[in-house]
Amino acid sequence: MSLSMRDPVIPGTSMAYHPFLPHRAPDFAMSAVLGHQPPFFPALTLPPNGAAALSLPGALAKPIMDQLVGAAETGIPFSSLGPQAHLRPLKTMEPEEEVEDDPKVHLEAKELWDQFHKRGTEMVITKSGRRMFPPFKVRCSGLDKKAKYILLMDIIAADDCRYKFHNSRWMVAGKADPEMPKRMYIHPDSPATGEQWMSKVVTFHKLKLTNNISDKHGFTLAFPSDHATWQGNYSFGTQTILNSMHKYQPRFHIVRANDILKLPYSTFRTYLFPETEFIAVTAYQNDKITQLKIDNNPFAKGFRDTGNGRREKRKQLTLQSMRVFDERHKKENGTSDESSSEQAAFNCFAQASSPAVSTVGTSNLKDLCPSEGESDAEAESKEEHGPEACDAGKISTTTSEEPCRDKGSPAVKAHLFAAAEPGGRPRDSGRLDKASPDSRHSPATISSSTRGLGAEERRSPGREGAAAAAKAEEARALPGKEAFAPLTVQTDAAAHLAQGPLPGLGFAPGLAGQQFFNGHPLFLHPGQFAMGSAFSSLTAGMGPLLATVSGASTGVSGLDSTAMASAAAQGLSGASAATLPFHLQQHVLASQGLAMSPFGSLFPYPYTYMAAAAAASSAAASSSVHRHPFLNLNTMRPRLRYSPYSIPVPVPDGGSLLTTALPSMAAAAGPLDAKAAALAASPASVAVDSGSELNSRSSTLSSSSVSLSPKLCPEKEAATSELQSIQRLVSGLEAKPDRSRSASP
DNA sequence: TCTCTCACTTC
DNA sequence: TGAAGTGAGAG
Repeated sequence: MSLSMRDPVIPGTSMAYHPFLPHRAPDFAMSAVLGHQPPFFPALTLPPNGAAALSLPGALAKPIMDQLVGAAETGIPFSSLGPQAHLRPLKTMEPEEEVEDDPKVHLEAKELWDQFHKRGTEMVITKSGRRMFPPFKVRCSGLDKKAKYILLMDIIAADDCRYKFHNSRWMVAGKADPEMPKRMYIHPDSPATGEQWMSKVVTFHKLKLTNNISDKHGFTLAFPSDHATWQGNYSFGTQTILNSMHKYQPRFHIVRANDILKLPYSTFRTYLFPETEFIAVTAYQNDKITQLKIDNNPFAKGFRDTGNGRREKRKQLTLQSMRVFDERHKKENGTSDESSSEQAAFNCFAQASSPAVSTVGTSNLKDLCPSEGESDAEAESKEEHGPEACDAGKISTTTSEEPCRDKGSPAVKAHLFAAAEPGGRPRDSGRLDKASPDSRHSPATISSSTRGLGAEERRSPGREGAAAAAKAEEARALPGKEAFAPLTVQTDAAAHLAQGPLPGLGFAPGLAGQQFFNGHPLFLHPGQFAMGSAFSSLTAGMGPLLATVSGASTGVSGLDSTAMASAAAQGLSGASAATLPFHLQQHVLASQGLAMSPFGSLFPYPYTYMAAAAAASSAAASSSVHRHPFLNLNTMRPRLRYSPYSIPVPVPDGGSLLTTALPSMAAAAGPLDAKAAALAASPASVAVDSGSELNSRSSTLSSSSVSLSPKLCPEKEAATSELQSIQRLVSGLEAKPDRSRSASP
């Protein structure tokens, strides 16, 4: 574990940073002639892995380095090394700091997200993990081309509420269940240069959402308890653990660092895209979302009406045959009026069940059936932001930031600004202004600005984390149809490390000593597990997980940095660390595409503690485990077969349907749906789909009648009544092919 | 509500 | 060709 072996040092040049030291150097000169350490540097020792930044005269480099390496391996204090070596301010050794960057992040597939958000967010989570859809993709710009960056994503609770889907609306159903262990996902390409990041769309499609707390693919990295972005332990993993029926907000982070291990002490730039907020569900509640995803997710193509292999197509074909037969039968019996009525009904429903063009996914139903499509959309909008919504739960785009959730965290320096959003508005300008006075007049711990496309830059006064969290949530009231711009929060972890009149030094020795104790870089803030608010807040969410860490860290708990340093000097360190099961898990890192640092500071969740966590958490959330068999909400939640967002297709017998909607649809649908729009406009597609349209009608009729009628316009109700009669007629015939699904070819 | 299986899809 | 992702639907 020697310095020279870890980080190649070129004699006469600077050696770069170390993750245990603040990313940014303290202002004062850290230089100290070895052997003549200043008073404030009483017990600094060279950590085994070379935490100090060193600059060595070329001629002396070799012997000095030998000494240093020896010291590092033996724990000899600097004072014994002689006067030749100098510690230099880290600042001068941080080439990364020399080039300013100004990252901007653009959310890709924004149109899809907008639709997603507008219709009520819903994201499926499964035990084995389900990918996010829409996929979280961003495009970065403004990065330093040569600097290396780590791009991360995590998902935080958006509020403290539990939700339920009632009357086609998401409603607050109580207080949130205990939070799941925090987990973050590092983009597998990290670290990479800014040039590399900017050359492509950064996608996080491999991130999976799960409700399985027993998932053991998490590996912890401890952050300082006062870290601006992440506090306490965060685990890495490809799966994020979420609570079902809770609202979440994905976050995107850009960290300028070339090593994962430097994350805890690196500067974070955090970006929020409010339209990516969602409610985690184990089964789809909102058919709008279901249809939106079916229409846009390639893997769900089989469920599209246009899909070649749609499972129910056979059933629909059967239904179509039955319907044709029925029509003929009626005509033969002189019921042409009914047919006409039925046709009207079909015209009404056709827009909702149109096949091919449904991929556009734009709500067109509301255009013709405002009582259905629009009312729901508005209702959901009202629901989310209206009186029924949990006040505390209204996340502010500004307070979705970590400081909000980590109440009581020290003031942090953060920059809040809305990044460039082409075509977007500085959506936060108003909301930030609506923030409470507390959030506006607190010390300038957070500054915010809006950077539109050359837009005015606005700054709002900073605020303290806790107060800002509660207050700014009130500013979260987002008009559902408003254009979104990302919120970014830049946090400088080093700011937290700087303490007292000699910022940085008071902390660095502790870190160094800590490393010395353990012989492993733990990334544990000396005070992180002190029995205080930090600890309790930490354990509140993931106590069992931290049990191991905190227990192992007992030796450092309650020690300030001075004590730590003293302890280091006295060689008291190893005792506590020896109990820690710190083993590098390279295979897991490899699974994430992470380069294993030679320091190896990642350690896994001990499986036993994961199990304990699962038990604890499941106990806390056990209300959802055992359900009365009669409380099957499926009976109360009819599954609608129609698609309120499909683009209607002109059909042979009703060709006037909504063809005019297509241009706007295509425009609204954006690039993702352009193809679908084109398909919709294609005569061929019409010809092909008209048949399935009829099928869709039948399908619609077979299942949607329960909830459709209340929202339909009068003439549609009449048609619905007619359709229902047809449905009843067909349903009996439908049962047979349905049951024989497995037997069907 | 949750979990599992199924048929279907993409890659 | 098969692994993996997908919603439907049953339990």
